[in-house]
Amino acid sequence: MDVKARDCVPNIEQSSEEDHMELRRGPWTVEEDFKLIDFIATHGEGRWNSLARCAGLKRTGKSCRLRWLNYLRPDVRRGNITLQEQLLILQLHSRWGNRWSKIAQHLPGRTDNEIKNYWRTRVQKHAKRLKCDVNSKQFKDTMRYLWMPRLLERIQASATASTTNSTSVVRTVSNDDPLGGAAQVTSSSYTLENSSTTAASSDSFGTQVSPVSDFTDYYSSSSSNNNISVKNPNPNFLEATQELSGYYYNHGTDFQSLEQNNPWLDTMDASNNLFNAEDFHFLQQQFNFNM
DNA sequence: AATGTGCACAACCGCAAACGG
DNA sequence: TCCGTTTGCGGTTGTGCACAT
Repeated sequence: MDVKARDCVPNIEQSSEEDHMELRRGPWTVEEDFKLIDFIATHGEGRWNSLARCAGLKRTGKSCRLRWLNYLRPDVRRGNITLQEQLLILQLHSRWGNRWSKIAQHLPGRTDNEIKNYWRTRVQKHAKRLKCDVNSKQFKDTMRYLWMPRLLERIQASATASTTNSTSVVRTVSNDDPLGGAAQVTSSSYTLENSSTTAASSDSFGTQVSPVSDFTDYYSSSSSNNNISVKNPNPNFLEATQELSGYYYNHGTDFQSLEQNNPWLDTMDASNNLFNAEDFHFLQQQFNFNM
């Protein structure tokens, strides 16, 4: 903690006086943001309760801390969660569950709040629509065996696209959605379940459509072979992906039985079943990922 | 144009752990 | 060791926007 912030502890009179002060709640104003930024710039962060008082903010320390960490902090990144990050979130969540802060530590610039929101709004939404529990084995398996490979595939595809046509290719991939491609799988599922023929196209599983360039910064495909090659990769992503590949390798039979026994897939027309031999081939390719 | 609905995200709340006198 | 305060975390709620009806 910054020494100056520590020194800025109000006396008792001030404290009791301000206990009666009306505290502001709700959205922060620009003025409040500036006050907080200015104060932290000169005094540093920490001791949030006294910081709030000293900065003249009619906010709780908690509120100030949250505002700083989730929004004002200079290194915070918001919006446009990349495919790479999406895959990492799915992977880390399958490992740690709702340990948002722990997951966030592996995504530089991302806050636990944002990841939590992402999970609730995107991933849980799919579970809800599939009428299953996000914590169920079925859902977890589907994430692991269907969506995550799909993400990998899309990352690979985008990497290829970025190099084969680096100047003009602009794919309208729903970059915010974990399952833009995989969404075809899930939407196919409930399209049939709900007897709706339009769900796949009319349902906006990711509301924002981002150009592929949002994540191509992270990748460049290898020219020498078909393996994915990553330039300046996020080491966490690399580790997660390799672990994923290893998982498939070690669970080959489970993988096949899942495909045979998954009731969601049973409801799908074979032509719509994107989880097919092609995917299996794709996963086999992943075994050689960056090895 | 008005209203309803769903979504994404910011912010709050309660609790527990960590800290410090 | 105790106890008050601070910090951190995960769950939940509130709000504004976009789109559909």
